[in-house]
Amino acid sequence: MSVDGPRTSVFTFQSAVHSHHVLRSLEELRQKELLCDVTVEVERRSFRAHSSVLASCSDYFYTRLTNRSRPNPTVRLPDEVTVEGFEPLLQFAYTAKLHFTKENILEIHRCAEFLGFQNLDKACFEFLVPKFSGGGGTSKKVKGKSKSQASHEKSQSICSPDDQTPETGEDRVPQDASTVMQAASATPSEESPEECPPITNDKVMQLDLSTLYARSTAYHMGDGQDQFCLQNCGPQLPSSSMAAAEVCPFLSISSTGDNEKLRSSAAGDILAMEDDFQKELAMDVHCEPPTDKDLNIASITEGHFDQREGPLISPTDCSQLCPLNSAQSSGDLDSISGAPDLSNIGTDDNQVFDSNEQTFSELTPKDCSTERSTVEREVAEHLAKGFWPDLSSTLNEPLPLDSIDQSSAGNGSDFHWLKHLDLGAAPDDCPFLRDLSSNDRQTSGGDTLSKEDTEDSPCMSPINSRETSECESDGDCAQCSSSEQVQEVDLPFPVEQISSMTRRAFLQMLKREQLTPEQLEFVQDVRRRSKNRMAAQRCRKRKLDCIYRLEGEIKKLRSEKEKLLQDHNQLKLSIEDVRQNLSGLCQSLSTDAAPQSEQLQALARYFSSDCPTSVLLTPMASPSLAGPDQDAHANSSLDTFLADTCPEGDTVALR
DNA sequence: CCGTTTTGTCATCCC
DNA sequence: TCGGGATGACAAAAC
Repeated sequence: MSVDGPRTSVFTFQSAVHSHHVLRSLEELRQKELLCDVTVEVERRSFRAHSSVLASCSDYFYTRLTNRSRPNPTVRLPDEVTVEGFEPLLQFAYTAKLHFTKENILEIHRCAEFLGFQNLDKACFEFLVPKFSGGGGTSKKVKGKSKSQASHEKSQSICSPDDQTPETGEDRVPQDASTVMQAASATPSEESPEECPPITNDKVMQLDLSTLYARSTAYHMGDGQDQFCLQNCGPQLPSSSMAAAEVCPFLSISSTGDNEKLRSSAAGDILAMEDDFQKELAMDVHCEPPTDKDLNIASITEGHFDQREGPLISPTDCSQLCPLNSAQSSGDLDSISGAPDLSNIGTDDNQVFDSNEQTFSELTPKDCSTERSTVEREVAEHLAKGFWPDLSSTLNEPLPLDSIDQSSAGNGSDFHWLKHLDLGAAPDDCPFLRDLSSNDRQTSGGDTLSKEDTEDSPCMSPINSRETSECESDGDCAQCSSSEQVQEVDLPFPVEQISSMTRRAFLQMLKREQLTPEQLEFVQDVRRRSKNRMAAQRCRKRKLDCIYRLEGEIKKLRSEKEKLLQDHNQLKLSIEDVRQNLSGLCQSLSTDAAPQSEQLQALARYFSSDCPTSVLLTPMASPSLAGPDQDAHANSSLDTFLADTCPEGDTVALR
C-alpha cells in the first residue's frame, strides 16, 4: 500500500429522516390546505393537493401539471377515476401508505393504472389483486410470475447495466417493496398452500412503504455516494471483539421502538397487514402512523454518516431485527432459507440490495485507498460513538461464545465484523448480505474495480488487509505469498465476496467474469478454505457445546448419585432398627411360647442373621431357608402368629 | 523458552 | 458423480 500524500476527507451528513419529514409536512399542509396549488375534481368531489407531489407520483398528473399554463389549475379527472379509487391513492402519495379493502382494491388498482401510479402497481397490485380475486392457487401463480419477472429484470440489469435508466429514489421504492412482498407472500403459501386464510371483507389493509421508502432514500439520497453501513462502520472499527449486531447500524434499520413485532421479521418490515392477512403473509404489522422511529436508518462512517432519530435500539434488539449473530439465528435463517422464494429477495431481484452491494465494493477501496489519518479515524469513531454510546464498551468486551462461533476473526481482518454476521452459516439467508456486492458494478454504472483500487486497498479483503499491514510492520510474513497471489491473479472483484456469496451467485459470477485458469483456481481455493474455516469454527463450537452439555450431565448425575446414596444409608439404618426390634421380639416370644418354639427360634435366627437387605425388606416372600412349600407354610404360620401375638402397629410395620 | 490455546488448513468421510 | 458440510489431524501463531 502506498500513501500518496495528505488527503482531505469530506464528511457528509445525510439525514435518513429528512425525506420522511418532508412528506409528513406536505401531508399536514395538505390537510390544512396550505400551499396547495392544484384542485383535483373526481366525481364532483374536489381534492386540494400539491402539484409537485401529484406529479412526482403519477405520470398522469405529471403530464397534466407540468404542461399547465395557469397557476392553481383544476384537474378534472375523467369518469374512469372514482373517488373510491382516487382517495387512497392521494393519501398514498402523501403518506406512502395505501389503505384498502377487498372491495376497493380493484378500483384502486384501476385508478392507479389510469393515473400512472405504476410503481405502486408493481409493488402492490401484482401481489394483492390475485390474492383477493383468486384462491390458494393464485399465490403460486403470482409467485411464479414475479419470480420470472424478477429474474428477467435481473438478467436485464446484468446484461446491460449501462442501459438502465437512472431511477429516482421513489422509483425504486415500489419495486423494492414488490420484491419483498412477493417473496414474503410466497413463503407461507409455499409451506401451506391450502391453509391460507381467506381475506375478510371488513379488514382495512394498509400497505406501508414508508419504511422501505426511508430505507431507500437513505441509500440513494445524496450525491450519488450511496452508503451502506456494512462497509463503513465495519472496517473502521478498531477491535475485532465486536458482535456485528451490536455495532452494525444496518441491523437496526426500521426498528420501531413501539412495535416489537417489527423486529421479528427476517425479511424486513415492509408490508403492513392486519389479522388474518398478516398471518398469511407472516409479515409485520403497522397500525400506527410512521413515526420518526420508523426511520432508524443510520450509517456512521468516516466521510459520511446518516442521521438517526429516536431512541437507539439495544444491541439485543438489533440482533432480533436481523438474526445474524447467533447460532439460533443461524437456525432461523436456515429455516428461512428453506423457503425458496424468500431467497429471491437478493438473488432474483437485487434491487433492494444493489446499493448495498455497490457501495460495499465501490466505496471501500476508495475509502481505504489511502491511509487514514488518526484524526480522521477519531472523527469517524467519535461519530459512531455518538450514535452508539455503547459501542466503545462493546469494542473492548470479549465476544460471547455464540459470537465467537460465528466470528472468524483470526485473520485480524478488517472484515472481522462482517464475519460475525454468520456468513458461514447462511450467507445467502440474510437479504442484506446475500450476494454481497455481486452486482455492484451493475448498479454503479459499470464501475469495475480498477487494478489500482484492488492493489491499493487494504480493505479489499481479509487477506489483503491483514497481510498488507503485517508485511508493513513485519516485512516478511508467511501470508505474503497469498497476498502476492491476490495481486498476481488480479481479481476483478473483492476477495471477501468469494466466500460470502451463494454458490449460485458464485457460479454466475464466474460465468460473468472471464477468469483465467489461475484466477479460477485461486478463487475456488479461497472459497473452499473460507468455507472450511467457518465449518471448523462451527465444529469447534459444537464440540465445546457438547463438552459443556456433558459436564452438566455429569454434574447432574453426580448429585443424583449423592442423593441415592443418602437414601440408601437411611434405609440401611431403618432396616437395622427393624431387624433389631424383630430380633428382640422373637427372642422374647420364643421363651414365652413353648409350643411354637421351633418356628419362632428359626424366625429369631433368621432375623438376627445377616440376610440381604432385599430379603429383610420382604421377609414374607423371600426366606430361602427352606423350599417353596415350606416357605408358604412358614408364611401362613407367621401370619397367624403375628396376628395373634404382635401389636397391630408392628404387624403393619413389618409388612 | 516452553507449554497451552487458538486458528487455519488439509484430508477424508458422509450426505 | 459432484458439491458441501463435518470432523480428525496437523502446523503455525498467539498467549
